[in-house]
Amino acid sequence: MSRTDEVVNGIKRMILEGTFKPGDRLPIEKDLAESLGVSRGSLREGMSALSILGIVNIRQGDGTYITNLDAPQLLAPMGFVVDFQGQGDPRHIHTVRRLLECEAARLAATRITDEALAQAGELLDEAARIAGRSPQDHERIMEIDIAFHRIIAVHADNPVLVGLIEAFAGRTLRGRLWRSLHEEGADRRTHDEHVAILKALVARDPERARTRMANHLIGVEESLQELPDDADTNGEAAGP
Amino acid sequence: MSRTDEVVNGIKRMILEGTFKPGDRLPIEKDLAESLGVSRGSLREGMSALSILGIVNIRQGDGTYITNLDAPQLLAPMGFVVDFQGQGDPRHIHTVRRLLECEAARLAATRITDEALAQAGELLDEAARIAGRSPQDHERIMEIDIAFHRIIAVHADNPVLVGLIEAFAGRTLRGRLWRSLHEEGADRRTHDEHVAILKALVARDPERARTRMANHLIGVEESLQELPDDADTNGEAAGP
DNA sequence: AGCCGGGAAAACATCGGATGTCTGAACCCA
DNA sequence: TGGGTTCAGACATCCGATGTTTTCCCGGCT
Repeated sequence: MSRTDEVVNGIKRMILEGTFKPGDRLPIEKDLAESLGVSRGSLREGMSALSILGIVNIRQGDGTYITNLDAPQLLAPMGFVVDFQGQGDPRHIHTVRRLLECEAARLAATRITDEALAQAGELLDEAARIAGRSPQDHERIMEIDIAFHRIIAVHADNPVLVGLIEAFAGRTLRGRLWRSLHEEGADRRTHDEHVAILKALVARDPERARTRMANHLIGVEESLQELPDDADTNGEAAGP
Repeated sequence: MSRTDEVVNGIKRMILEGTFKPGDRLPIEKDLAESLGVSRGSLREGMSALSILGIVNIRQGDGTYITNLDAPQLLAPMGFVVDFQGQGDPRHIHTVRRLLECEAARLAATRITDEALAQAGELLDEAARIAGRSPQDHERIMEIDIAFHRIIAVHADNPVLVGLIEAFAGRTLRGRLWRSLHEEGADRRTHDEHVAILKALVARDPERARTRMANHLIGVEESLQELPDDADTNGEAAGP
């Protein structure tokens, strides 16, 4: 096992044993390196990995802190999987996404709060208003789409499910889908489907909510299959 | 954005653009650091993170290679989530696991090969033989359990689904479940449920397979709920 | 001709130190 | 007492040196 793995597993073990708790500030690099028996450079490699995994939060000039360790945060790096795996064949990913979001809709139907339902309704109203105007703000519509699905996911009351949905239905996948959808004027159909989902949620009907969500996502999947292969190079170009 | 993130995103971008393909050997650290405009140390921090994420494979004395980038490999580090999140409350994780495995069983019913069915049957036979002996090899039984579920997952023909199931139903979670299960002599019930699942798969009946799997996992969940909170007695609160 | 072992070279692994930069808080002055 | 300033702490980055592992070539042996 490399020194880096030693560091990662060491910190992981200490967290599991309760030595460090979420929100805690870790000892300074020098002391931590000493207590793990590695040099500061090796320690930093390990800490960097932990930081990318979302387990610790490193703040320059301040210190290193354990994150809250909640599922969405820890599942965030899974976006890599979506980017890489979805390259040639997004169908597998979307199959899983449909499975997850359908279950979320089913669970949310009995657990969602009235406030959340009102909020979701306002989002759809705003989407309807934007759709009526001539220069449609597609960026905003996409945000509303994501926010709507997020509300449902959150109110399934299962942080693990939320984390997975966030990772699988994040901006990357949506962005690729969007062009194919809005070009055909499918905004309207998408909006109608969203309304149907909301209606089922308001009725607190789990099976209806699940079915409406399934119908919605199957529609998205079919739009996806039509276009062959969209290789777009979006640069999250790093600065200087 | 820190240099480390620059490295991670830089490599990620190059992979997505096709500069590097799975299995490719990357340039040596010195050249790669130069082309990314960072020092070798910073590059190594980033590469270490990529290695832990399962995106590259670093072999000392040889070089750094892009992995095959398949879903199971990329989803492996998600075991962290199970370990941390499942600490106090494994129910959320197990709910997701049940969702995933039920879908896998449903899909596998129509896709599984005769060879795989035969293999699964042999596993269950072996489990039955072990259960009959007096000094029961629980370690081997657990391996068989994992292998049985894995066969089903793999034959759902969805690598993303396989990756998620591997992460959520791995050794860590099973290990915690095991004590509560085998102490009550529930091996027999588990085995019977496995046989029922296999029977449904042999019949190529998706809904029956799904239901049998659901029944099996609900049983596991109930065993889980019975024991209140397994506070392991580890008392090494090491305070430096 | 084919096989095998040794050694050189390549490449990563690890380390220690030096310097830059940012943050937070104590401190000083009005 | 309030506000600005300074200072110590901590991470970020880079550099150079040395150890370790693997690969691969080359010479000798069968």
